[in-house]
Amino acid sequence: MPKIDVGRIWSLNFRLLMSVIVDVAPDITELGLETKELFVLAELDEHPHPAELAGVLSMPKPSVTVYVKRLEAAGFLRREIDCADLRRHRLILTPEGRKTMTRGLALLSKAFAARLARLNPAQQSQLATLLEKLG
Amino acid sequence: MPKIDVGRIWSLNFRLLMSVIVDVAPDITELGLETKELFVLAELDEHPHPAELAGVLSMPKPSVTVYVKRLEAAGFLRREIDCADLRRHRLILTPEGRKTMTRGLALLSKAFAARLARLNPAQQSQLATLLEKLG
DNA sequence: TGACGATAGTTTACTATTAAACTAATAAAT
DNA sequence: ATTTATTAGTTTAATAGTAAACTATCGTCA
Repeated sequence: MPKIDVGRIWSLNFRLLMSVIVDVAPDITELGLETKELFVLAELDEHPHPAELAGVLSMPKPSVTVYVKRLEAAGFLRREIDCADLRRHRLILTPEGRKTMTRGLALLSKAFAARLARLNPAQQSQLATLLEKLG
Repeated sequence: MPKIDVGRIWSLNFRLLMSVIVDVAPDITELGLETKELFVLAELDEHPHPAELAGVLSMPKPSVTVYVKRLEAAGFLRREIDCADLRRHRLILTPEGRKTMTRGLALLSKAFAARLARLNPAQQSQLATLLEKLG
């Protein structure tokens, strides 16, 4: 078993993700949102509250406030006050928002899939499992 | 074999890297540089010219200008004019810069390795193999 | 109940980032 | 040789991101 260079793997992985983001950004912008706003939309079903979103996306709460405000103005999501806790806002994708999110993720997936294609389906499945455990 | 959701792999991976960066940022700051400046230092040996750095790090040239200026002021790198092409600046790590870069990367590796500890050794090795193929 | 600490989300005020325009040097074409 | 196009790096001007402080609500313990 060869010794693993954690830092090198990290760096390769980081550069990979960043270059995919930069490649795809102009196409995402054409959908009417920014890359980070797409990330917010993509987590909305699983994490419908701003504070949770800030947590899973590793971004500060004020940034979420800004993105949510823009996404709401653009008609991609709406908010409801949680009756059980009046502090909380439940965020809900509009049909238009869901359509746009799906398109955006498709763009991202397409660009990423080009790299992922270096793995066979079994390896891709393996990678998914491992990353789930790390999350 | 279930169909692989590329977007999901993407998102898991992205969130993993971002959370590691956020975890480590305060410790890196204590070394006297910012996270993105560390990334610049880390690529300096392999990519000693600002334009190349902007390319591999997927960041705009003016950002590199800013980071390099700060790193130079902090004594972590120096620049030489390339005699063959007077437009180009060759960037060189100072001994202090190299020491700091090594420490910074160690912090990053340690934080990443901590996440990696959720996997058993066989799984870690598997992940390393998969990510290396993607790089 | 009411006082205290914690939590959700926002606002404000400041810093970081970057697109666009610029200078300087090189390369290629005429 | 001189024009033209290209490239390296910087500056400027504007936008994006965020820490700190704020409001409102909730939970709990006396």
